[in-house]
Amino acid sequence: MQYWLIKSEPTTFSIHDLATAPKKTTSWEGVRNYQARNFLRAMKQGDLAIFYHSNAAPPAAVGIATVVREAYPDRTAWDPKSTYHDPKASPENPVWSMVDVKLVEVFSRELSIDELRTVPALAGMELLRRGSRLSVTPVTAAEFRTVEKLARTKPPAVAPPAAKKPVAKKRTR
DNA sequence: GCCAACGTTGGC
DNA sequence: GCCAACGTTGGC
Repeated sequence: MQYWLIKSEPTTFSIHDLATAPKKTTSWEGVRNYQARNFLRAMKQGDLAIFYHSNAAPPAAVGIATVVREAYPDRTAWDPKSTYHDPKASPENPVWSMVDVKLVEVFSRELSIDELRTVPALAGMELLRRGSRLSVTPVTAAEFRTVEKLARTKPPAVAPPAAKKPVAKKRTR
């Protein structure tokens, strides 16, 4: 069993879209980065993935999905009308792959990237690395469990609104 | 909307 | 095969 993190911009495809999709399942098309594609190809049925909203306010981990179909050709690549069109691709040479994922759980609360950054156990996550842009990344079992657990706990106490220090007015008398 | 970080492209 | 130019991602 392997664990992953998959990113999607919620304006393109959100976890709510997945929740309302037929069979709560979608094909994960549009990945156009070789490293990310290779991770897609390494996915096995039953693997679990953290669903992450990128380019959101705030960017956040929002749920869990599972792989229900292993990698197969991403046909949007040779569809000239698709926003994911890639002239290099054809049915004979698909170039790009996708998997099907099914919703497992929508977290009862979002775990913002800011919150994730505060968790020591997640310090090594690819997502949190400076300049990290990969839309599909492996996650360790420990990281996965940490995120799951975090989603089931109460949000961290909000730092008290930086108590506006009354400007220590010198009392002149 | 800015821009740092990174991947890709293409001239040489 | 180097590397500058360019495009994209995604946090902020």
